[in-house]
Amino acid sequence: MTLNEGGGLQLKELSERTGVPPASIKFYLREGLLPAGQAITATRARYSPQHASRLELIQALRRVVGLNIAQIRKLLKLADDGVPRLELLAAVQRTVLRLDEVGTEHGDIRTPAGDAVVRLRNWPDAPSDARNALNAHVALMDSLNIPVTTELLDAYSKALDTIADLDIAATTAPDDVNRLIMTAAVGMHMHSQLVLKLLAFAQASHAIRRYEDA
Amino acid sequence: MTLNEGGGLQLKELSERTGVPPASIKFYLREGLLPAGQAITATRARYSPQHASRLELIQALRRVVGLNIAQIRKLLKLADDGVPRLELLAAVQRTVLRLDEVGTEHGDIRTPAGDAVVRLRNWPDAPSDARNALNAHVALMDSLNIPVTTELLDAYSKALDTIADLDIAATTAPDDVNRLIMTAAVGMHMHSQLVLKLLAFAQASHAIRRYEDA
DNA sequence: CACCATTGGATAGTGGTTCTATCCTATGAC
DNA sequence: GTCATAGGATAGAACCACTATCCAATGGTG
Repeated sequence: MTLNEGGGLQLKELSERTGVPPASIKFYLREGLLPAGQAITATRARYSPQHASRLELIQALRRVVGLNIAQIRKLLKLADDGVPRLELLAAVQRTVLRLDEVGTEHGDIRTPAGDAVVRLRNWPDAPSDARNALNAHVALMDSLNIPVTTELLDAYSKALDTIADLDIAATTAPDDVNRLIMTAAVGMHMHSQLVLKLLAFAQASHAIRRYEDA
Repeated sequence: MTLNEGGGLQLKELSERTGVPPASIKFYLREGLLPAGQAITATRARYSPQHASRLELIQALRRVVGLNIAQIRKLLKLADDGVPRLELLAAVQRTVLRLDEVGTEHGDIRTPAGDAVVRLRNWPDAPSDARNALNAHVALMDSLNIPVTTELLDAYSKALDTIADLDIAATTAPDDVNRLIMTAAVGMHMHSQLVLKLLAFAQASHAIRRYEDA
């Protein structure tokens, strides 16, 4: 077999190993999610193990995290452009936690909740996507007549401060970019869902208590 | 105008007041989200203010909370069947917080995280959707090799305990069923999103600190 | 009494998303 | 020489939430 010189995979083999149908691989190729294989001849192409791990990343981002094609493309482009890790992780956070899906088009944000939280928690006073998202979200809640008091922000942020500390401490960063994104994205998604489920559980438990007492 | 005897609205008027196109109203009628109007004659129908508030509820559930038609239909059916409020609110929580969207089909759940949390927080030891969802989610994280230690659960649940207490205390329940669901669903959604945004902000802040210190 | 608007019901079409399938030609492998 | 495969193009499927069109019946209006 001259084909597999150098350990390269053909499209069909790539498909078999990852369980992704050839037609889907071609689709990802077309959409620019998966870089073209090395055209070894005009009708043969060779895919590297990086292609396999990229494909697994795409699958995880689609099936587990639930991102759409456009979001995945943006993230992968950043990775391929070799942006600094911190920037890459910020983009992963923004995408995975849907930080840019708020109606930020409300013009100026009149609810500087971020400022309040920064003071309350003594966090560094730096701009961030998360801070903007928070401001926009609080503004949205205001417009829906759902009050967000400073006391609420204090209690929430105090609680989440301890969680975030744990999260960041537990973070390990793999060297391979595909794995880095995979770990970060899946981890963030899973942890945020865990928080939501625990919150639901907590609320349900408190509701039961109130109901029993009454 | 004999039509508006009794203050009823015609479909077109209903449309004009709520801003929902007539074709969409017909669609909701077909899908069983909106009960049929009172057929005052064979070709005239009259819609009550309840129809308007129901329509507004549907809009909020779709546009703000992001539920799909099937989910909305289930919720409204419960309301129309007159199930007890606590049960209704549990269903709202399950739907809004996507408690049933985990792969609970994994057979038996081998990670009784709920038990641990119940002990740690001294919560009532009662079954709930939230508890099941938590168990399923922790099992999923286990299967993805994302460790969920008791220490993590302790810190998370402790933090969320205080938040849930605030949330439940702040809850007011309107009498009108449509408004009840609207308030509960929008409130839960907004608060959960607030938690997520604050968590993201907290993580970003901690990351900055670490980065600066290093 | 003629006509216009409106109703419920049926049916079909739209636009977006993510694939999945088919067809094609070129060409390397055996 | 025959077969499998590559890339490219194109089309179709399935799902979702509408949106539009057509229809016959009929009430209200002038």
